[in-house]
Amino acid sequence: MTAASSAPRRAGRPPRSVLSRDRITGAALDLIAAEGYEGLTMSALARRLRVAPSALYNHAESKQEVLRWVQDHVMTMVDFSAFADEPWDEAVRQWAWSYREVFARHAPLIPVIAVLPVTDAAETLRMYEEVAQGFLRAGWPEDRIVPAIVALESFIYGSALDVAAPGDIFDSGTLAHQFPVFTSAVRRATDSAGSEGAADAAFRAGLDGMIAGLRQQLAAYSS
Amino acid sequence: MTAASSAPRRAGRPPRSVLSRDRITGAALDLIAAEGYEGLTMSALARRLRVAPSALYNHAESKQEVLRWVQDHVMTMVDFSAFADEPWDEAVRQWAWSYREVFARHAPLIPVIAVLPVTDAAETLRMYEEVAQGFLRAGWPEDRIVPAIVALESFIYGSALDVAAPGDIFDSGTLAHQFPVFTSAVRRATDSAGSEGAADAAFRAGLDGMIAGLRQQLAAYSS
DNA sequence: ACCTGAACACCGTTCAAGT
DNA sequence: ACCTGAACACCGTTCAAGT
Repeated sequence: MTAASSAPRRAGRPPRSVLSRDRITGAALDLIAAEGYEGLTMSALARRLRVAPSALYNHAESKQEVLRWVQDHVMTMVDFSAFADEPWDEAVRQWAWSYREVFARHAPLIPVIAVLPVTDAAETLRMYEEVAQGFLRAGWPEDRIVPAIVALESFIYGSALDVAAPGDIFDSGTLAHQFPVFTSAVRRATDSAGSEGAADAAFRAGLDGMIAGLRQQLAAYSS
Repeated sequence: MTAASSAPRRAGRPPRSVLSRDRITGAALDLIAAEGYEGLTMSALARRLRVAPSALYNHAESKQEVLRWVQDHVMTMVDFSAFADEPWDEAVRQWAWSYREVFARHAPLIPVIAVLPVTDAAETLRMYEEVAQGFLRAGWPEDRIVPAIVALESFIYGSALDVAAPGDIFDSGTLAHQFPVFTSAVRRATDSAGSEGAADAAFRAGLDGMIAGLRQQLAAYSS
């Protein structure tokens, strides 16, 4: 906002590069925090960085690449510290709740992650390394670790999308009388969810179920 | 393609309405089958229906609404017939595999579904009704049915996104030596997956785990 | 009520020109 | 190498005019 910084830059290579992967990623995260993902356009991103939109393409190949950078940073917000000192069940539980909470606030990244090779996503790899070590120490056979992690992640991503669902998503409206069993089950679930939201209740049920089921598989491998 | 149908229509209300929810939905599904979801634009949809793009807005409020119609139709492709005559475990397993297979081919619908109220989605409700009846017959307490279904669906949706992942998604590239445990686990998983793809192996592990875990919860409720 | 055709406000991306 | 500024090919959506 000083006179110097508000003076527009002329065309031509600046004396020192004004952009970088880190600056772009940081500005994107600020923008997302302020305006949400629908506000994350290349124009808005450029405006925040005080450059022309086309300048971004000297550093990123595409908007998709910017989203990959954002994804890798968001992964650092996931707390996987419990794998260092908690038993396997509890570590998975704490990690999964944190993971879901973070990506519920970054739901538009989920379809991006699914197709995203992890190559060069250093922070993401750092998390996987720690989690894989936790599984190994708990006695998991090496070849069963990745399928188990992927299964948990699939559940976490699906559940993160579910957090965004409106509270009345299962309101069957005028068709209610045609679907009596389901309609009644929805009402009972809503009533008994209490202060815990419906999405939280479903996540708890599914996560506890999956952890119990995976533990059972682990016991079978060990015998 | 006849002379009559290729003569362009003049402006003004046609003698009989040429569009409807069903015709638009059908054309959208044809278009998706032929060109994929990136080919599904309002322009391309209108072209296939031989109308101007703006004509679509006399029937649908937005592209989102067209996607909701498509979603409800796609749901009819999910096979939930096993709930009629198979035991609960087996019915859930067959339903889940079919559900994942269908939405793996319609992955772009998944973020749509998550936020989609089920009101007026008659086919979707029909499936939920049948599934809820199956849970009830298996002895599930009424208030636990919806959380269990939502948990399974979350896992299914996440897994459907995972099907689209490239085979080398976990290739850690030049960073491999920094993450030895994970890198080794990825190799072992790939080697032992065999003819079954990595996504299928993860889905099988997670689904079997979740079914076992949910069955355990059911047993606890009954006692 | 339900179509056409023109127009609008965006979007991501490309590229020549400049230093 | 890395910026600006103009341009391109799209996108979903609106709206007046027509029957």
